[in-house]
Amino acid sequence: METLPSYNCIIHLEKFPTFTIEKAMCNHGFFMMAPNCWEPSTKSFSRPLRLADSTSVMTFISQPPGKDHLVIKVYGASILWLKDELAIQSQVKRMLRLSDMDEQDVRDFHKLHPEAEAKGFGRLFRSPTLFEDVAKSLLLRFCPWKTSLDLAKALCFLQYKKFKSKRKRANISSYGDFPNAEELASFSEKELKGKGNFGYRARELIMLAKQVVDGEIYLSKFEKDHIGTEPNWSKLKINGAGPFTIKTIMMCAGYYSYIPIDSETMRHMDEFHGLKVHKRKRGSINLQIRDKIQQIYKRYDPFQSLAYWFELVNSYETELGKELSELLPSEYHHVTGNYEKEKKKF
DNA sequence: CCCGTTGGGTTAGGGGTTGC
DNA sequence: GCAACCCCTAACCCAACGGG
Repeated sequence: METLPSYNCIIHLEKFPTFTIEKAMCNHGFFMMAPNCWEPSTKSFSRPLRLADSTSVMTFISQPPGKDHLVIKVYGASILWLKDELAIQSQVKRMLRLSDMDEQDVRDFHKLHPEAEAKGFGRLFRSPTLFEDVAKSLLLRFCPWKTSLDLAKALCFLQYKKFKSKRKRANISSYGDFPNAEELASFSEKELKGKGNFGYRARELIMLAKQVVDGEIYLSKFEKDHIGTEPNWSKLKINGAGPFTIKTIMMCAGYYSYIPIDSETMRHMDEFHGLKVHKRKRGSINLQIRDKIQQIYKRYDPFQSLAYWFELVNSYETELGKELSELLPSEYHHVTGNYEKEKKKF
């Protein structure tokens, strides 16, 4: 890869004094999911990103020590059109929440949560597009964490096999980019199931992609913007996305008021807040429990889920005995609340 | 021949959403 | 309120095997 021509995009960070690359990258499960690739020893990140015409190109992102800018090395071209440079920059800014609005949110959150400020926590990592966030949120449900990781890999592999461009500067990673809506919509259930064990998720993912392509689901309506008018979340109807998934998507979009409640949440509430819940039956979470959990984080309003996520990350790091940014990819599947129990077997 | 280890096969349980 | 959706893995059981 080093022998390929490359072009450096710069993102200036003067306006974001709270930013450090490892804290902005390594705080959410999504940073471990393909095609994202974090290298702990060099504190750098690589993955394919899209040029203005949707071509995938490999990029390498790092923060030179002591400098207040990010360098994005774009492989396969020695010069980029302005529109391509802007496209790359905007994807990186979305992943790392580098906007004036995000900076304001981080500051407001830190006023309510000095402990999070001290630990540099506040920018929740997300994908270059909301579509990828939504698709990955669907991969989180009803399966072990390792399966979610494997399915994301499978999608990238399928994208590579089907869409590797003939152009020389195209994708050069060992697996491909995360499929965009058009690409995912072009797959059949059979194609997906041929590579990974998607089960009923195959239909849901393809349906989502098709609805996005034909405009039935208009995702950018749900991105938080500078105007700040809250979207009507009840209008976001995605097959397979129930309360947990919608709240995960809300966090990604920049709305932090509601906790995405899953079995991990229940474990955490028990261990961290002494909220005993008799083992939940399959299916829906009772409304009283939901209220109790929301109450616990009321004082962080409107950043409840950030406060919750901060606790989760802390508990993982305590259990693992290191920061998430120090994890090797081979250790990712261990990151679950049951790590202690797992570890004893070794 | 007996006992402990290994392996393969089976079973149970875990996980969020949907639709009845 | 509950079963079905689909897959993974841990736990268990039992048979075959090897060493004493």
